[in-house]
Amino acid sequence: MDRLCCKPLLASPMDDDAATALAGVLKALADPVRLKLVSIIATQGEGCACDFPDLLGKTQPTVSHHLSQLVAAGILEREQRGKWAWFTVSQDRLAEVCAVLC
Amino acid sequence: MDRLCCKPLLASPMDDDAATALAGVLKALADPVRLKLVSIIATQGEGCACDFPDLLGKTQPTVSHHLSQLVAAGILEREQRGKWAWFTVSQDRLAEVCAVLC
DNA sequence: ACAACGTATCGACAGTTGTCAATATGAAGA
DNA sequence: TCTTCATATTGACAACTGTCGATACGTTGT
Repeated sequence: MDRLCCKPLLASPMDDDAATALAGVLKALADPVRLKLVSIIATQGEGCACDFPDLLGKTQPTVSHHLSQLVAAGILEREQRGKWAWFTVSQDRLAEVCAVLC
Repeated sequence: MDRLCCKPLLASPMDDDAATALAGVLKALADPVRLKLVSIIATQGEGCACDFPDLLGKTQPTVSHHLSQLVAAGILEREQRGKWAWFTVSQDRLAEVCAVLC
């Protein structure tokens, strides 16, 4: 997972690559279901995929799809424990986003 | 423009309304063209709509559409000066996003 | 009033996204 | 090995999005 460009938005015009990279991470965050996932996992410290369909009122495939997007964007990290998949939030990734935005 | 919920993502699970509101602002930011717009305007302190089509390589209607989305999300503020439209970045709005994310 | 010009809106279209039912994959236990 | 169960993938569909050409709106100056 590539690190985001570190120049703040407010300091210099972004080039295409930096803008596309940041937009990708923001797009992964820009969905209510995914934001709720991140906040649930962050609050608990970690979270099991098995709990999310009930917590979110979404089907298992839908939740799986959202989890994949968050992992691909570097916002969540996945760990397999037996048959269960557990997730943690990459606070570094969120901090990177904040560093660029502010 | 409503203020975003102030509870950090990482402290407690977001409810539907807070997640939808934050997702709306993030969606407005989650596009390379709009990120470039914000960074150009922020860097210069302000920006005239007349310059953006050339700077971005997009048509005037496309730029106008993106500017509207950013204004609707509270990220840009618009001021009419004669026939020209000038925009500034609401750093407060960006700070609100950071406050929720980190 | 009229012409010129910057900006917004409309209509259309291709591409993307969120969602689910159905099915496949993979890991643990009998 | 076979069964069970958690998760991922596939296929499909409606809704949304980014883009542009054409056109309408609004302001300035003649």
